[in-house]
Amino acid sequence: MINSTKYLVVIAGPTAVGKTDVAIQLAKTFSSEILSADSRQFYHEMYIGTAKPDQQQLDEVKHHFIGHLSIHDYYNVSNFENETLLLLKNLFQQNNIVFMVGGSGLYIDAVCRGIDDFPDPKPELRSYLKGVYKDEGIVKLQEMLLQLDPEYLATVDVNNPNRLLRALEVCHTTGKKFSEQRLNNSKTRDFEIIKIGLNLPRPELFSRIEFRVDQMIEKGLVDEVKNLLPFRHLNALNTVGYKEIFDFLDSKITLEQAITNIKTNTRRYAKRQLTWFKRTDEFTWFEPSQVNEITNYLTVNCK
RNA sequence: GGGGGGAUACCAGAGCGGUCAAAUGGGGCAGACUGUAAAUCUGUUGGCUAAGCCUUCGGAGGUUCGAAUCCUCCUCCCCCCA
Repeated sequence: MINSTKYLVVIAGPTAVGKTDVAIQLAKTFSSEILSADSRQFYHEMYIGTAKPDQQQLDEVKHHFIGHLSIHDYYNVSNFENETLLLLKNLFQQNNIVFMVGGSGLYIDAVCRGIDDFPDPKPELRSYLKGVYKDEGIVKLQEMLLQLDPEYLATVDVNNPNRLLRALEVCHTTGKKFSEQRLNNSKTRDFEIIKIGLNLPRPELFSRIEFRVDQMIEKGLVDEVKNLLPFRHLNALNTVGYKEIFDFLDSKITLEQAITNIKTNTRRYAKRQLTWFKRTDEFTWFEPSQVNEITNYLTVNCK
């Protein structure tokens, strides 16, 4: 056992497809634990709107990275990569197979192939750059980047403020061009990675999404969001299910409209997730009902 | 009963004689994405045997070289006065 190969089994897929249930069943079958790769389930203040596993589910299988952060914390993919690798090191002492479940593609990739190291930018720099963007617009950011890193500007999506902001941030904090430091090399890991994709026919997925949104409302999403109102400016709350309720609480729209908007935005999110995961052919796809098939697949592939 | 306004692509809504397969927004579909990523951004959206052709702007006629745009009638919707 000590020297046998270790496997990280990634279970990814669009939101509401049924990842949680599948993961729990698999983790029980293989007597293992689950670590979440869901960038919103990290925050303990957000519960209903992020469709976290409930207490009963958490009792069935040990979960990691569920509610381990506060919405006030600074956190990013790199932190996640490091924490996950550390945790995996421990988990692999006991288990040959560990499950990573989630829908945040970038976070999953960071664990599977790594992400370049950059120093964290100073908070003042970040807010300064955001101010520039707010006051002078995207063109100003493009001009600034043209000075600091024309090579990157030539390849980025120049209309995407987040990309430009990040590049400027890195240029400033490191004093070097972002494009020169962005190696984008795959790191080697000392464990094998098996990627399982979960999906359903579009109409089925969409009706699951709608059902789940209705359930969230019944469980008290509005109250949850109401309590978070003072912190609405925080990044963690720039999230489907929360921002629409903020609009309702602002009386900009009716509750009914807010619910409709959440459903629409969740569908779009699911589509973006699928676009991300289907980008590579590394995933083996199953429907969430095929737990037995997945179990067999893993049994065959994890020697 | 009288007066007025309106019907435009999946939805909303511009256009009011040629440059209109028809602005814009929403939605849909597709895509990008190495840093708070459930975020952010992009393309596309009548049909086809696709640099061309065909069928669209409530319906039926008409005027005109040419109509979503003008005229007539019809159908339906909204508002105001009685």
